[in-house]
Amino acid sequence: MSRFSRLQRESSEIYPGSESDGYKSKNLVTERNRRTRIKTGLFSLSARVPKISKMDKAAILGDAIDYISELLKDVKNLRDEIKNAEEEECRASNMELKTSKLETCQKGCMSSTKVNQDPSGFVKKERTEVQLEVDQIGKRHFLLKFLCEKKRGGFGRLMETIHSLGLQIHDANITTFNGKFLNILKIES
Amino acid sequence: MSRFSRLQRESSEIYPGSESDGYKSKNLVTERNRRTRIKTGLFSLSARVPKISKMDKAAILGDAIDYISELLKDVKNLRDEIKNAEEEECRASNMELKTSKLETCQKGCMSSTKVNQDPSGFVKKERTEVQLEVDQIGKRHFLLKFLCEKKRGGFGRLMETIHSLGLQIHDANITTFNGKFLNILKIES
DNA sequence: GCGTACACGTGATGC
DNA sequence: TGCATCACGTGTACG
Repeated sequence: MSRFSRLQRESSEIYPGSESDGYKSKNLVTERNRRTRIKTGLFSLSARVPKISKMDKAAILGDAIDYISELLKDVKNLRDEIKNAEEEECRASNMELKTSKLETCQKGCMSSTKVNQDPSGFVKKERTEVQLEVDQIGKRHFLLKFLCEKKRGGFGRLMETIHSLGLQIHDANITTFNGKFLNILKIES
Repeated sequence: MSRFSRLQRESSEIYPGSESDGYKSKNLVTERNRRTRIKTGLFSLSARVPKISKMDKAAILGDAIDYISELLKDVKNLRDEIKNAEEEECRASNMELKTSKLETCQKGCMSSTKVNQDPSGFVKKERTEVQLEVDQIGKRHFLLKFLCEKKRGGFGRLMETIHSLGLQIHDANITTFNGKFLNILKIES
């Protein structure tokens, strides 16, 4: 009996839903839709994957997995790159400053008989606070960091003093801020 | 005829492979393997996707697609970030140097009556080649690039000269190489 | 019971 | 011809 009915259906229901309408057609159409959804999703997924070995379902999935792994690796590499760059930059900018703090010492800033050219004409010989640090960076090379009040001509006199001591300036970096005067010099004895 | 044979098969082959062994069993097993592969791939794919809405096949595919889009967006953002950082850094480092080339001019390097302290005691007053460039970078601010032969005390005298002209040095960058002497100064009139 | 998702076996198709 | 893949309809289990 079931054989017959089945045979019937197979022969008469080439397109389902003609005779016994709500029999299995509901499941049939939903299943069709489901398959369509899966198919569409798989196709859409393969469209986003650049490297496609084959158009198989399994191959698409494998390629998608590989692609995701590759993307994750890229993200990781880029993150590392940014991190390294930032670290390097930070290290470079702090290289001289973070090694050690400038020591504070009291020292007469005036090393010669020259006097300050004050607008009032008043001669000042005041003692000035100076921060100084010397690091030896080679057999005959030193790094000198020097922070003092900004004074006209003071820099030239510093140079003269250094030269008079038989020292030679290789590189110099001078900047002024807040009326201060910061030198970082590489000198050779 | 086909109907009959089909009926035959359907009734006798409840478990495939009992009677006509290699009939469809090959296709059956390969199909099983294929389904297993697809299933495994889909499962493996879902394992790599962090955001899972449902465990549906279609949902897995959709989530995977979204995840790939998200990863691509991340990669793009990171690339842009790196690119911007590099551009900024490059611009900052080339800001002063790329404006124009140093002009070459002939000029007496000695600006005062002081003489060179030669080991032989011989007084030299030779003319030296000097490359000089001045750029105005503000209303009262200038950028001075200065390249000359290295001479002891020359730098101090340059400072004195600048000061004597009523100019004020804000920042200075000095380096020596090949017996040359390169200054880049930011000065204010 | 109803809707949904799945696995299954099978016919069809392409190489 | 085999071999691999696919779509299809169906049975079935779960909520």
